[in-house]
Amino acid sequence: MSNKNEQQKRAPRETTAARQASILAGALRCFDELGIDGTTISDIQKETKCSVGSLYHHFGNKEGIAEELFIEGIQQFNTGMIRKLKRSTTAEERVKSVVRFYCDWTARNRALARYLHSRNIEFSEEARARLRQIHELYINQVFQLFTDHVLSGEMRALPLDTYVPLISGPVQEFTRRWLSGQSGSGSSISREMKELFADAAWKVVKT
Amino acid sequence: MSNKNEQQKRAPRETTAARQASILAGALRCFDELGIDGTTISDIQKETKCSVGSLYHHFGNKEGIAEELFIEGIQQFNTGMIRKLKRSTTAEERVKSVVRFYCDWTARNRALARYLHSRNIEFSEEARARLRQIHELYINQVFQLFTDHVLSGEMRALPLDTYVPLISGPVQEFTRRWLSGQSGSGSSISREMKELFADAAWKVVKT
DNA sequence: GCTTTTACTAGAATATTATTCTAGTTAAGA
DNA sequence: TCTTAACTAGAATAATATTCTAGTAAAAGC
Repeated sequence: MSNKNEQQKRAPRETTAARQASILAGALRCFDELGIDGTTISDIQKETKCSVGSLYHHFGNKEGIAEELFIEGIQQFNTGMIRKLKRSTTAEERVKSVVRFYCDWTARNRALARYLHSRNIEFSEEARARLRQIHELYINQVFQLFTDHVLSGEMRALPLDTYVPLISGPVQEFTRRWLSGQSGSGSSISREMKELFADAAWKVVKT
Repeated sequence: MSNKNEQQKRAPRETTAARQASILAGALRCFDELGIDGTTISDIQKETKCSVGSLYHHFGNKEGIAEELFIEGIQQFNTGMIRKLKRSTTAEERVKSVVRFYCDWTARNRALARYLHSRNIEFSEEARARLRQIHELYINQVFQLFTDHVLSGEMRALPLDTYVPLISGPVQEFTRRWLSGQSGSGSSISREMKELFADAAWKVVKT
């Protein structure tokens, strides 16, 4: 096995992670203000004080920026959700926590939430593979928290691919509409609304 | 009031509506195969045997094509839904009809459904105004069918902006995932699934 | 500490794509 | 029948994304 073309890998510099994060933050500001299709590489450059060369060095192309931002957002959401769910113990509290966290996170991260809502598919095969893996991992963690409640009979046993739509579907659609009505950072979602959707979710999956 | 710059308006030719429809159909095929961001004007030209001049004459720009396709799709969906809902009479049947129609329409119009799911905001102010008006009209028609059931106590009285998320949110999220798993035109959504979501919707809004 | 190498920055050059412009054809409507 | 606006066509241009070349600077090995 000839080992030509060998090129030592080297760790990225200390400052790199922070720089990439700041580029993603700038890109998000652009997406939020100018729309995703509306923002150009040049817009992102101005917003982040970054050269084209650097942008392409870090992310490959424009789509790479969008993908990375999406993945980071999903991971931030997932991590928060898992942490939140682990704090409650009963089936009812856990189901309701899903809904409440969804509302709170959305209100606290509007631009990012808007971005996650607006983009879907359309990513490169590589990015979709990463997303699939992240999603699988997340779903496993969440389901692990709920299986006991299903086995004990507190929650209905349903096809696995229906729990997420049944529990999160309504809040998701509600927040989507809420976000597109809002532009700035006005009020948050009222307690009554949160509880309405939390109750509805529980009503559907409880036995 | 000086009336310069006057230019007689004239009705479009008979063939125009059909031509525009065929362009939209071709654009949809492109969007479905190449992705929305992935399709170029040149792709649409090849698919529709249309010159750039004609494309821009009919739709103004690329975004105009996307907007028109979106609006046509929404209207087709809304018309079908209203027609379907008028065929049932009881509160339960009507609520369940919403869910069933959602599934059936999605399975029958996959490419269009995928497109409607993937795009959101990002449209011109003019297109958003048109969409708002269409949506308002639709919501009024739907609510007119349901108010009696609320007044008679068969259905819960809830904030107006929660009915759509509560009833359609779950199927919507389910079909969105279903569509992104599917690419061609395989099987349809099983009767059991449809009924599961129909029952869930009814359970949430019934008194 | 010195050297080498690779991560990183920068922006000019190029390629790709969207849009506009100019010149016709064709059919509505007077 | 004539005029004119709707429509078609594609070349010319503008906007934008991406690549290329030339550096600078900090890891990692000596």
